[in-house]
Amino acid sequence: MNVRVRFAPSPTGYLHIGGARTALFNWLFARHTGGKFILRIEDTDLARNTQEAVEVILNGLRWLGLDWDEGPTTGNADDPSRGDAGPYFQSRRMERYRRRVEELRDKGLAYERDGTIRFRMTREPVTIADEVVGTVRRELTDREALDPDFVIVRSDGQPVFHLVNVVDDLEMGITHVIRGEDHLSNTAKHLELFRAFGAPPPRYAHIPLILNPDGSKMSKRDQGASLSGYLEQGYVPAAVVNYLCLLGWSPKDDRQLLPMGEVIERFDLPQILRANARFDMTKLQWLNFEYIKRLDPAAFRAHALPVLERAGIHAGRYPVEYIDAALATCREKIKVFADLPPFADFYFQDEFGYEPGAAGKEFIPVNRPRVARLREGLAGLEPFDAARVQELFKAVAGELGVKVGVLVHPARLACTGRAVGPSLYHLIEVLGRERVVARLDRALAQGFESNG
RNA sequence: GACCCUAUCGUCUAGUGGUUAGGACACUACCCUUUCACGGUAGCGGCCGGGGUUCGAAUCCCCGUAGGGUCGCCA
Repeated sequence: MNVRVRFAPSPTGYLHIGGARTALFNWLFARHTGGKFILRIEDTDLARNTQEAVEVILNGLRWLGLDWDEGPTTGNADDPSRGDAGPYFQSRRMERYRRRVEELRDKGLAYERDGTIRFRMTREPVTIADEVVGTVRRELTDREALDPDFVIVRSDGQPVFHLVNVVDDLEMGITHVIRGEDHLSNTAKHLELFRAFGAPPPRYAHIPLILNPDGSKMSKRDQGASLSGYLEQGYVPAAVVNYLCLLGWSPKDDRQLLPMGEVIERFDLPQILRANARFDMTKLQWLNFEYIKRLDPAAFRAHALPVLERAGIHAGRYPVEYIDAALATCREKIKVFADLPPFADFYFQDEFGYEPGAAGKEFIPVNRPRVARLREGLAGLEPFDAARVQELFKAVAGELGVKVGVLVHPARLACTGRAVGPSLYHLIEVLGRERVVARLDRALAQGFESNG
């Protein structure tokens, strides 16, 4: 069988993390089976549908690395698309829906009522053979028992989700529908629609939902719900994908970091878990950290620069060698790139204030001669590297009869304006003698000054 | 209200009749240490409850309970 799966989002202006995982599982199944992954835009509700909203979806999928074999190439429905089962925008398929509704009416399976067209739904329980959940016998609810028929064309002439979804899956030759479990109950309707068209239905696979940490439904406003948030905070897309793989699926061994190639090789529908999973931002951050550690300098820089720029730090103006040396000292300090600015800002700007609390604690009279002594030592240090800087600090500490930490704290504050940051010795090497001495001088002149 | 799905540490999970119930994140303690981190070592912590079936249930069945989903002229 030539597998054809699809991801069919509605362009609401954002891509939900759960939607992203649905897309991922579809993509994995397509790649695993050598089938096709199709992207279809369900834009039947014209009111909230813009080209920009579609772009958000496309960009999200591209960012995750989920390439589609058929579907739109841009957010504009009029631009050429890829694949010959199109159009891939439902707003461009209205004539097909109209013909299908005609077909149902001719067969006596649809009729008009209250200005709408309704499908004559079965009164019997429907059995759903689900690849993930197993066999489900779905009976009518009390309301459905009163009136089982459902609207397929609104009074304004627009076709409704259940109809268009089925028509498209049918006409696009979709073989497996992998979607959120919130559609499981709807599947009875879809199965009956396929029967009405005299077509064999696709296989269904309903995957569990992603819930908030407290177990409630994750909706638009919830923390971590929007994929664009991860993009903005500088997550490594591979880490996000890896995390999503771990929600509702398992490689069965105890590994957490999964090479995509292996996931594709091992992924299959029956092994998908049936229970909903709660979203754990902390574990995602840990995974992201693992991926950050493995980034080569150029990739690390590529992630860092936009985040710094957004924070008002124009690091791009500096030589690449300097940027990389600076970023190297921050590497194991951050879990997400959004954490980077306070660790790296002082590398790229000379005018900075001192953390108030730390200044009051470190820029005290007794520390003044100590900093002055360090300043003299650093001014003459040769070669000016981290190892020699460390030796100097230890020597001065011994000479003054204090612990190294006593020198480190005020020196760090003077050089960076902050109480925490990268390794002091390494940051001093990267900054270079000239700027370090200048910063110590400034602290001596201004920092201690303001503290009496 | 009805219908459907689900149920192993706080979280993500391994486990498909016999295991000291394993791993990861988080948490705690200690070590390392120039801050914050990283890293290392150790530890805490779980089979929702009740009935069955069985020589033996986390594993199979039933009933509860809890959580989630659906029942729309949204998708």
